[in-house]
Amino acid sequence: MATPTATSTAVVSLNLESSKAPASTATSSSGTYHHGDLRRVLLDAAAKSIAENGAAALSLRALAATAGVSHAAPVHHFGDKAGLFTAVAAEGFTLLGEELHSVWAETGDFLEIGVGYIRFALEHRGHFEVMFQPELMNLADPRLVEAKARAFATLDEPLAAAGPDRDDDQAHLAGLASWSIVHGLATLALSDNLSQIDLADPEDLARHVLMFLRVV
Amino acid sequence: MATPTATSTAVVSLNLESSKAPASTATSSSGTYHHGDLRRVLLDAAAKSIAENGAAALSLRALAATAGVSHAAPVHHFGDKAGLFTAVAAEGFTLLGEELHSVWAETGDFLEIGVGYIRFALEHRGHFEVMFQPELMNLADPRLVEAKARAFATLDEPLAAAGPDRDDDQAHLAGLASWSIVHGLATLALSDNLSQIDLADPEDLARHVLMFLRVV
DNA sequence: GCATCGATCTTGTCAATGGAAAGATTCTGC
DNA sequence: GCAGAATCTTTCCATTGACAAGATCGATGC
Repeated sequence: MATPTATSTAVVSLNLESSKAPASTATSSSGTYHHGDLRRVLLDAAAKSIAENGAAALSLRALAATAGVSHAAPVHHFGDKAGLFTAVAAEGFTLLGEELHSVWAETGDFLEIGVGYIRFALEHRGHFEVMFQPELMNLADPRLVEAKARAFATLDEPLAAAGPDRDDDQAHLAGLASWSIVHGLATLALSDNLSQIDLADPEDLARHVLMFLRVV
Repeated sequence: MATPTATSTAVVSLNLESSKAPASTATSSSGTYHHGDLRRVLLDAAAKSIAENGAAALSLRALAATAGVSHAAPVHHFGDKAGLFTAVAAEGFTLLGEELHSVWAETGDFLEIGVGYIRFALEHRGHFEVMFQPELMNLADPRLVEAKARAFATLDEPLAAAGPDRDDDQAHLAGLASWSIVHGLATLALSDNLSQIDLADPEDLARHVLMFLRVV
């Protein structure tokens, strides 16, 4: 569990939905106990719910109901609500790190990493929303800390490549400025503050905005 | 109520705290009904609570208790929890607009407006946190819409002054880039992501970061 | 003075929620 | 097969947001 292949999406579908064809070829060998991969199902359902209704509206009991388990089942996997948010955030940082890493490997373009950051926020809205609300989670959780650290480490090489002749302080500030502008644009987009702007192609908008950075 | 002097801070202190000196010179002519300015007291207490524990942890009942009123009292002023958040957000946009307006009047420096934005976020953390979480509030509330519009209108003149020879599209993008970088830096600071950086003087850090914008 | 009306606040109640405790069921290693 | 661990259920409790109905206060008009 310390090194899960976090990219695996939910293969196991819900146990319910057999209500229409009860005694069919349903391979569900068991009706109740041992869901299969409840943790993954709950994580996916949580991310989806948060993306649609916000983190504040998330109900553990409703989540359990959609997964077809009792309301106390999630507790076993995540401890409490903060534990669930922590797991969502940790998965989010892992996914973000992988996304940015592959963008750098494919393009070698520092600006495209910023575009990838914004694309991630829009495509994984549920994860992103939780990742930056520290009050919701347990910041000391080692899995979260490690996922976060690895995601940030991904940016070391691109940052150095973008400004080879900068001293440490300037490199630090350049990185912070880059992070700020992409994070701000993503946050504003997710908080309904860009509704007046054409969001038909968010990535193109991101490229135009990033042109105002002196870093790239 | 449509045009309140939103800068007035709570003068009326809590009704409780007379527990230590019961029959003293307490000028509270009434023990119970008609608190004085309950709406203002609740707004201040809400902003303080949100700043300390986050919006998700806010409890209407606990809020009422700190104000020394019954658990149903806040309902009369705000309708429901979303109504309270909406009022906090509206007040936040008003305060932010006033802050940025006075900065522009005093300095005439576009960069200092960005610094003021970040200062506001740090000093009014409770307000700021709610202002950009649309799921928490009633976005259609007319008082919120107006406060938001007025705050944004404050930036028209500074933006035009910063880039007099830009066409509409470029001016729009420049404004969005500026907003993004200051909003991102503020959000990152509030989400415990700048802990490794010296935050002794956040405004100075903001100025250094903003130097990476081509706009100013 | 004083009755009335609206604004403000209280009390009582309910369903939903998060969490804890204790037990039932299934899987795994030996 | 068997013992122990992992997983999930049932039961229970305190807290919360919201609603309804009533009590109290303040201002207004007469």
